[in-house]
Amino acid sequence: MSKLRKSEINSVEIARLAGVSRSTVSRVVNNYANVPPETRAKVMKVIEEHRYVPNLSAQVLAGKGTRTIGLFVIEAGHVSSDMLSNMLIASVIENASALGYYVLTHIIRDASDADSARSVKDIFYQRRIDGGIFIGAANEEPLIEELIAEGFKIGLVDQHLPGRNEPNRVVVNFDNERGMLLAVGYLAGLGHKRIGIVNGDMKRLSGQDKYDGFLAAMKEHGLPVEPRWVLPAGFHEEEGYEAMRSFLRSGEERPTAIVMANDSVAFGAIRALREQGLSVPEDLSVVGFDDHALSARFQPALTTVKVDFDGMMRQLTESLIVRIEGEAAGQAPEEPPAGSRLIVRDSCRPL
Amino acid sequence: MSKLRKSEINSVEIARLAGVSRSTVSRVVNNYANVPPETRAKVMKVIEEHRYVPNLSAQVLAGKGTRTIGLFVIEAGHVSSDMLSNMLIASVIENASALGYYVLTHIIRDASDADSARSVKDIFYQRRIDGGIFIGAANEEPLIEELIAEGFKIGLVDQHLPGRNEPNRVVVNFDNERGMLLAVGYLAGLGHKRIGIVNGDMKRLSGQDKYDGFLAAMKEHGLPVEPRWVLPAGFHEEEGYEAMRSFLRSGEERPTAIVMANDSVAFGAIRALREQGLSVPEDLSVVGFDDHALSARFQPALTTVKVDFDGMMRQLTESLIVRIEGEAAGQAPEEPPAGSRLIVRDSCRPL
DNA sequence: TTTTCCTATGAACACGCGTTTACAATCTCG
DNA sequence: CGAGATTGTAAACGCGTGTTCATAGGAAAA
Repeated sequence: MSKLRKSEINSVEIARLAGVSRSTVSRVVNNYANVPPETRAKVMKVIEEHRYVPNLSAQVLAGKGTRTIGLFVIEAGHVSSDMLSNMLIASVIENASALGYYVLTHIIRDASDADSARSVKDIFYQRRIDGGIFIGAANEEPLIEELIAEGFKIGLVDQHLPGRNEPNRVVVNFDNERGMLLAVGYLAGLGHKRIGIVNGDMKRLSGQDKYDGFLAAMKEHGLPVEPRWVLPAGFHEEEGYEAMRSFLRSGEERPTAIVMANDSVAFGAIRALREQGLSVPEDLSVVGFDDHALSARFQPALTTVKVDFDGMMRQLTESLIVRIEGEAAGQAPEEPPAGSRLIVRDSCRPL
Repeated sequence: MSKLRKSEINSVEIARLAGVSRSTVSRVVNNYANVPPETRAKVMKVIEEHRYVPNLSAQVLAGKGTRTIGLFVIEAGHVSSDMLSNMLIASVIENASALGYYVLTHIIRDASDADSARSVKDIFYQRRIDGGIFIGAANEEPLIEELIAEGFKIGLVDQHLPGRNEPNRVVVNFDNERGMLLAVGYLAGLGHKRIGIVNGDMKRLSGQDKYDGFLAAMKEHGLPVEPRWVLPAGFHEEEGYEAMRSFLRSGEERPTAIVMANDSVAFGAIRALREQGLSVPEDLSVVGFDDHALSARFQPALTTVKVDFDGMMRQLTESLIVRIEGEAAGQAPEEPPAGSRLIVRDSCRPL
């Protein structure tokens, strides 16, 4: 049935054609030292001629790794509309590819759902992937903790660093504090003193970090933090809209500038402002976060903190693969990616 | 080294614990008929208890498929910034997952590059994937033709249907003609008679199809096609910008409305218009194509033809998997996805 | 020359599962 | 009650590769 594929050349065949044993072919393929140059050349010639590639399944069965990492994208609702995670996916795939690894991507709606958890574990056990990267996972997600405990190498973003030394966990985070410092510093430089923040999801590390960064930055610039200008929201556009809307309805005095948990939230918040007849930056200066693909074309073009997502995912992917290959587990102190810089556009005005 | 993984339970162990032979375990796992209910129950109990999952590599080696499809994204330049292909990727992954298949994604810069071609072939031969889907491939790409000739099942988008009957090739296209009919029909309904088009890449089927659809639609509405209003461009924003810019510089008389090869091109063209002090829709009505993620938030919000990309990729993925599983190869006449509909926003005005 | 040691290579086994074949137990019908 | 048909189970083989182990041969050392 499926046997009508091409001649299916294997190492036995190569050995026969080269007039050596299969062991020797294996030694050549895997670059062993103790095979004399002429023998190696002879075997290589046959291999090239017949375009022989070892069967991965057989290699895995014989104890080699799969050279495959799983990429698990947890998307609550939002049917793959999230542009950011799409960017992260592409980044992981490209960086892994550069290191000779392939990526098996899996999209999950809810990591705590039993079926989803089962399907993730099946990928680890059934397909024997060498490691996994999770995007959008909650902190201390039980599924992930289990996997780590069971000996799998896991890469995580937006997570607290574990206190204990865990060779199976690789964590990389954005430098959110520094980003916030850039945003607040810029506004302060424009003369703003009354600065608010629309917060992200505080259950996520990035939400917490940004808020902490905001507080630190305000302190550094000697500005007071007004609790009424700290608006709880989340990371989605609708949450930004709702947060701003209810703030405006409260009749509370407005700040002159506001920093946002991310650009999506900024879009929502600006929409709410517009509905109340307010305009950006005339009535309120706004700084976003992430440099979303839309931000440059948004009206007004959004001034925002550009985060080096690609660099971060590269570091995560590379660190994970280093761990997988077991070279010097735990060295290289995981230097934080520098990355963040401010992109000035049209959503702020000097005071 | 890597042997410090969990107990590594296999079918031998299950057989021992259940007090049956390994063959019986296999028969239970694969749902064979000739195993009595009590034996099945007994074995299943042990399987559940020990969370046994068959090792895929061993299954593959024993002749089963990998239940994996390769997804090859060809991105000329544009470092994964293409939101459309990101959407398509997610769609393939989700639909394949629903059918029990996993997706190995690979990003290529240039399919005709020897190294890239080699890496693609390696994925097919080394990893024994059951089939592949190519996004962004040129028509009659040699690499793809080779793969099909070598017996692999390939799914394609935006390609001419082959005249001959090819069981290994699955092609799904958008109904671009119908989309153009919607766009032109809408403009005609608004009273426009002087309608132009900014063309896409005519080397791609979708470029050709859209132009053909435009011609047919104009004819259907009894409107003349002015060659000077047929602007050659491509599918990228910059090409739209350049096309519109050079048209405006030519001093040629303007149409009152123009349809675009896609939304990205529309963004570019509108930017060129704005630079010349022209505004949309006051000076020119514009209809886009694709309903790009940006279009709703663009200024002006873009009236566009929304294509059912997700439905299309679902059909492609499902058809490919049906082919892989060999059920009735070549039946089901590949009905074109209905999909296309017009999203009316603010970029057109009645004449 | 003899002994020792290394090098090159092939034979054999392990990996985990599907499948085929063979055999035993039960059942069916004459 | 016995011969054939059916069913449940076990043993054995093959899939393609990595790896260990044994050995033949030759070179270096004595």
